[in-house]
Amino acid sequence: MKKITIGEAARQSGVKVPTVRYYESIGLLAAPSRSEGNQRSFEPADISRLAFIRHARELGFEIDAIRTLLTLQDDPHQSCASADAIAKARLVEVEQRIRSLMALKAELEIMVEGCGHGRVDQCRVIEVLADHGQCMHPHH
Amino acid sequence: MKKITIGEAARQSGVKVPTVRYYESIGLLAAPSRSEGNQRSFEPADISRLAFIRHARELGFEIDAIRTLLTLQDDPHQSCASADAIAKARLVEVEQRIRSLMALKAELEIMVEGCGHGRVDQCRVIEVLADHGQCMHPHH
DNA sequence: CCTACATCCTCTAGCGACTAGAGGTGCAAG
DNA sequence: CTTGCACCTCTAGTCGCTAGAGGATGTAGG
Repeated sequence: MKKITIGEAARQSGVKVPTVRYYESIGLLAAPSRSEGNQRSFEPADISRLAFIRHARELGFEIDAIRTLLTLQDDPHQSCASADAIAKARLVEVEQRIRSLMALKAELEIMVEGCGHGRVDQCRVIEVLADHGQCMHPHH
Repeated sequence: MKKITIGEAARQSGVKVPTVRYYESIGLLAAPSRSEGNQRSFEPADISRLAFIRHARELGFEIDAIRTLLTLQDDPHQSCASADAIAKARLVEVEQRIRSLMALKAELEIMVEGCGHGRVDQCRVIEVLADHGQCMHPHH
């Protein structure tokens, strides 16, 4: 059993060193054993767990949701209904966010296209910001 | 000249009362004059400014970008090149974010569709999270 | 004029999810 | 043995607000 340092764990999982310590501090990752000199010594399982967390974070899951997903992973005999519900909720969020960003994109495009590159008093960017009534889409 | 209270300013601009005070504290809004009893008394121009800020925030501009946009608005004889650049940068960001969210949506859909609603050890949600190699899209 | 009540004031602390930095210790190579 | 990197703990900062305490002011009704 070779010891995995925090740096090594970070490299292999793609989670930064301070973030690994942070995850430990909030109880997302069990505190690993320590070397003689008080340095953390991780197991391969910890690296998988970190990679799991990282992937879930990249998908935009909140720490609390990840906490739930991890307890599910820890006990594979449970029903996966909660995992399913969490993922579905996230999907709805993402779809909502995409729709809102599309509307936003449209508005930004109007602003940018309308800019005559002259002085501010003819600039559509400033004008549209100042007067919401000029928006095409009632997205907000 | 009737006095506009902070509550009235908030109502008219759509910015919440504590947020108005916050904007004043960070210098985004000039400190208004005060009544005898030390209460803020806003001008109509302040309300336009607040509405401008609100709209820009809704479009996802950061406070620092808004600060720049506001100085441009304050001096309409400047070139609008910076406003244009800020809006364009924001547009690029938004487009990038949309692309990444679309990839993410696809991945979440695979997870959710693959869930057989059985036990966790057969659940695609947990499985995909644990193994990034199963992602279809190399978006992250 | 008095009372009730909404609204205002300042100040501090908290949110999420880290990130940065200070000040110190451990460890492997040259 | 010394250099230099990686590690340790701890605190404080980031962003853009938001919540709450504890008190002052303004207004409408009786």
